[in-house]
Amino acid sequence: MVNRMTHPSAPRGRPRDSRAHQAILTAAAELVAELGYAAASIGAVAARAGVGKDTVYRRWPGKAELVYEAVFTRTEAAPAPDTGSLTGDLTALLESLVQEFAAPAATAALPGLLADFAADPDLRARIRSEFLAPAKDGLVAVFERAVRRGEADPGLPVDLVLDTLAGAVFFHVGLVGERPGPQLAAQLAAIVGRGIETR
Amino acid sequence: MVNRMTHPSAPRGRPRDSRAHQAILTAAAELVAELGYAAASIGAVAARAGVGKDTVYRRWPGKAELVYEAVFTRTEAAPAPDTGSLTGDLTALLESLVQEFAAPAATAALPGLLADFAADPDLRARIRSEFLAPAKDGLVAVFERAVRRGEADPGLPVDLVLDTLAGAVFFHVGLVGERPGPQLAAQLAAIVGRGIETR
Amino acid sequence: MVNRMTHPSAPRGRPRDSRAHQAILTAAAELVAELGYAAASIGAVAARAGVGKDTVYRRWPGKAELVYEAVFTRTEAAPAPDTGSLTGDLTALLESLVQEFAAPAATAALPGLLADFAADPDLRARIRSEFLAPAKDGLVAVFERAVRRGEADPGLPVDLVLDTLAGAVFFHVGLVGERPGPQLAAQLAAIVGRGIETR
Amino acid sequence: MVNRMTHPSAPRGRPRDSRAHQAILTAAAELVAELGYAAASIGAVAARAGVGKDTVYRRWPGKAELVYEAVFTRTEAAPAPDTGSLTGDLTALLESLVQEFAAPAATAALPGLLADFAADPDLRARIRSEFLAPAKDGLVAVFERAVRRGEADPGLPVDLVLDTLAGAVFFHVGLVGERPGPQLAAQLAAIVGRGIETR
DNA sequence: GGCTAATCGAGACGGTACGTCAAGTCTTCCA
DNA sequence: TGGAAGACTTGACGTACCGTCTCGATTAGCC
Repeated sequence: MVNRMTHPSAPRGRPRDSRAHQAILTAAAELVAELGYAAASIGAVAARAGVGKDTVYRRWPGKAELVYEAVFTRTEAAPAPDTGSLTGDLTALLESLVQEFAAPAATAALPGLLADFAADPDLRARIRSEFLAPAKDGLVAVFERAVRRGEADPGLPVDLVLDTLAGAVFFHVGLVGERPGPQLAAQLAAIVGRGIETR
Repeated sequence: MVNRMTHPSAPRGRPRDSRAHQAILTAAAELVAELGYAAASIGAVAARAGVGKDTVYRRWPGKAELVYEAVFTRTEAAPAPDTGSLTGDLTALLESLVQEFAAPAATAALPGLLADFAADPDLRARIRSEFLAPAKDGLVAVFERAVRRGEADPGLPVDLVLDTLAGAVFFHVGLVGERPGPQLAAQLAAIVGRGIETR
Repeated sequence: MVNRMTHPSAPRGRPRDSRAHQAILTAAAELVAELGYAAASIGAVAARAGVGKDTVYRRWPGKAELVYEAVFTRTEAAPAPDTGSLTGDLTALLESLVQEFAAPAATAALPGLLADFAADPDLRARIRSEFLAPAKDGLVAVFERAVRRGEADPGLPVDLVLDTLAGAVFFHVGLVGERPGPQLAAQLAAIVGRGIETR
Repeated sequence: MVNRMTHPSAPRGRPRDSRAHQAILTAAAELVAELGYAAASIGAVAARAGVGKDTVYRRWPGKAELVYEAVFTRTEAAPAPDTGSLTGDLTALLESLVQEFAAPAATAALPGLLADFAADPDLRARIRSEFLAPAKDGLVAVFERAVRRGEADPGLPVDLVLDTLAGAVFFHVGLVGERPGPQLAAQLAAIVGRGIETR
């Protein structure tokens, strides 16, 4: 009975081939890294994956969703380490953000990907709720610890700070193409950390 | 002789029609605002402007340059007002930045435009040197005044702060589609201003 | 023992469902009548019959064979009545031919069906041996009676006359879409009958 | 002034390239002859002609119209010779019909072409008015001469006779694939000629 | 006033990608 | 083993833009 509730429709017919799924994601990440987002066509992804176009369209509605999954959902969310200070926590958080955005496939994909997300109302709503969700969770945890330590006031505009961090990294790394130095995260964390701490 | 040197080739043949130039820019801004950047094709711009496609391609190499000029170079650079304090100056600077990015045509154009700029090496180099140049001039002036006042140290990473401000506004307004409240510029200025001021 | 010889492999496993067989034929005839031959896909036939595609392909090699069986092998061959004269016999034979070709499903199916038969070498060979076989049997009987009566000479080119009759009806009814008047069979029989009779 | 009347709309824009036109027709005829009607795709025709697909679709709405023009409108209509007798005239007319239908490209194209014409209401109407028009003109001329000679009665069902002749040749040559012997036209002319002549 | 030359609107050109559809095969679970 | 369901590869469909080109017709500066 419980199974019936949780699996209301038994999966009928031939199940989807998980090797095809994986091959498509790999091919998409490769092609985006090689050719850039705009030049990586769905047809080319399918061809490299050894798969028909329908097999791609059956799983993803368009290039944006496919590339998003291929490039950005493979790394696990960092556990938001507790370094003992607001600036230290922000540095750690920014370091993982920089690392994620600076990966070759990510740099190649980000601008076009964000443009496609912004152009579609459905996708646009998912930027905050999906794309930035892991970072937001981390940021909220960092804030809570800072408030407990007395370093920060409650009521901080979390979304605004998140957009600032993400926007800064995107512009600096993803858009202008600056290779991120090892001190980038610390610099940003210093500015924003001091900007939001109490006093 | 001097004229000959500076204008080595006298303009022969029929001169370009400035009304066509203007009609194209207007049509481009309208179409981007109505359909979005991706759906606004050069053919459609030419048709609405009552102009042949070649007349567009003769003046701009592609959609990115055309839309950039149509949407972003019509407002004059603000004169960077001196409000007497770093935070006040930053607020003023951010207010004009927010105003520029929040215009309907700009919101519609920005993500796709930045994606096209980022995808092309030549255009990518122009993001800082052209797109962000006016804002950078303003920011440099603000910094110099703050240093003179003793509010800030020389040697601030201007480019990084600039990317932070622009990135924050782009993510918050241009990408996520948040309607900017009247306090947005002040909030951001407070965070970044306090983050970079001396001590 | 004899049964075992004639059926050397006893049918093992689940026997084929004859209701599925019938449902497929009915669905095929309906869809061809509704949408035309080209637009009636095997997938749609299977879906309407409540059947998997494999169940169709297990019984028929392709759309042509399926539709042929669905549309043309349901009416029993007429017994070739003896009216006492060559023209009368031809009229009767043509009337059943016209009736068969003028049925809605037949009109819809014929051109595409013949095209598919003609395109495939195996099927092309079956046009005479199957498609036209009943009519040919009838025509041969009619000729034999006419020869016995002295109305016709032996050695008539049966195949050519058959192609003429079938081609005339196909062009007039199946292709041009002319609704066949009640005198059509008689008119054709008069022309061809007088054309082949002795003297 | 008169020119203005006869050419009310001056041809603007780049004129169509007649070499492309010709290359497409040649490629279409070749591919149909090589692969058959169904397997000759418009994309393949365009590729062989060294032309974009749009250049094909700009001139013809679909494969049927293109192939019809490529295969059947290249031979000039025969002048309907006056042999002095109804049967002789019919033989001449049928000889050119057989010759036209028996050409390799025509045999390959005919069944599929007629199916596509029959499937589309607009095209179906054009079978008589275009496809059969030259033959009909010839047949009418033959009939008029026969009536003047007293060999035939006025009021003959021209369309029915035409469908009979065309249908016979199509079935015998185009569909069944019979190689037409030299006596085919004479045999058919004998049957139909005697069938319709007075007395 | 003719000559030269670039620009104008229009639209055809060769390409490339799109997203959909059908064909015929294969793979799962269920009877 | 049969059957229903549906995923699979392949390949054609017809459309839309891309950026370039080719027309005839303007519209200037130059001799």
